[in-house]
Amino acid sequence: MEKEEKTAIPAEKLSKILDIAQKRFARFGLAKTTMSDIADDLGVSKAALYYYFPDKECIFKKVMAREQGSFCGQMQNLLESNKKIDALLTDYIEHRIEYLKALLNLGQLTHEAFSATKPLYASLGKEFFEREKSMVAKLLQKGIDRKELQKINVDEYAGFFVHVLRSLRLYTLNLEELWKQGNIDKEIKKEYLFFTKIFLKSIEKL
Amino acid sequence: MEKEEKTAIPAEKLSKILDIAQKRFARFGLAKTTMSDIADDLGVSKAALYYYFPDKECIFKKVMAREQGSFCGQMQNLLESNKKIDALLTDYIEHRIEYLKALLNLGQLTHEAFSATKPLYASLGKEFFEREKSMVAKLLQKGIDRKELQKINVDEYAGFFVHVLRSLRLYTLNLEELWKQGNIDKEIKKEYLFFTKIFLKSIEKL
DNA sequence: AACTGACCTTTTAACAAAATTGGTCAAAAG
DNA sequence: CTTTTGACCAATTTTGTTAAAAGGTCAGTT
Repeated sequence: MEKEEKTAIPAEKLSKILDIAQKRFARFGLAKTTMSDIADDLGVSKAALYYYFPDKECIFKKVMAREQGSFCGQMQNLLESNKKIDALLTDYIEHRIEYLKALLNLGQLTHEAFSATKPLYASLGKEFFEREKSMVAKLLQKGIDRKELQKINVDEYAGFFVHVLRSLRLYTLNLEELWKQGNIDKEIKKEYLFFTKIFLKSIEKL
Repeated sequence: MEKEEKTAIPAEKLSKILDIAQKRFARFGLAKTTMSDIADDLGVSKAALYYYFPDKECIFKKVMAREQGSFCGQMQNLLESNKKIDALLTDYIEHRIEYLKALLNLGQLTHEAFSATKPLYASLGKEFFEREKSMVAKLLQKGIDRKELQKINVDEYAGFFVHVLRSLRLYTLNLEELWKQGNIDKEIKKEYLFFTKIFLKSIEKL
């Protein structure tokens, strides 16, 4: 299933391709962006793309990964900051929403298109889930070390926390009405914050 | 949109029809159960069914309502019991899972079929959501009156509680793997209980 | 090594034909 | 007057077919 590029792609050329591909993906989504489209925008032939990438999905994943990398970088900064646990969690939510917005933009604008691409998102999400969980776990561990939180099983709690966020997100993303209103991210953020409040209260040191 | 039956249906005949219809729905789901199927099982003609019910969806809804009524009855008993708030909530989860199992049975066995029926479930769920929310609200209010819980906005908290359960449920119901293993309800129950634990801790009186 | 145009194969789109099924109705049965 | 029926209609779903489009490969050019 997994293919790998034959050659190490020059960084400059890579980012150029990803930039142009990302614009197409943002406008038309994965399905309605053809390799010819990207190639044309780049001013090269379709075959040239296949010289650098094994398939279309690989380009899409690379674009996603770039966005993901940016988010993880911000999380790394958070982990190195001196903020208190409640600030850490709300900042995390803030970054998470920004990341979500980037993915949504990158996905497509319509609700139907999102539903169609869902399987791919799911497969990408699976890998990412573990990463996010471990970041949240570190965050919680920090709270414990600082005596701000009770001694809990950080892996279990982090896993559940991320799981609930995902469930809330996917449910809301399936509500067609909110897509049309165009404020899905606002709604999701509100739910995220409410849950975070509850979650935090339940594990705070008394 | 809403049609109403012309005549008051004799209770005995009604339950007979619902019983037979329910068996079909349980085996094949709403879409793949035809009116002729039900009529044949009943030993009458299709037109006879339409003498009692305006349309197929109405039969399905009646079957659902019967199940829902049973659940709401149990909740009523809970509200009149003397158990402590944590027992109330876990009992609620217990009944909720049983109700879910009934609906699943009533729905169909395959994952794909569930996705197809989703719109109808969604519309039914919308009405039910408010009812469930108000029941949970009463439950929480009981906890407050007994000084077991902090003074919170019961409507807000009940709404969010039910919303999270629904999100968790729908996410898990979309995991094809779990359907095949056949222990979806176990998995959902586990998540329900974990969330309930957190939720309760966050609003317990110290 | 970087790239192209022609080529192959698989997916998707579009459309029509056929079959199924939800729903109606006048008339019959009791 | 209540209940049931078989024939009938309209709308939806299913199926099959065909043409276009798009993903992906490759021998060969620059």
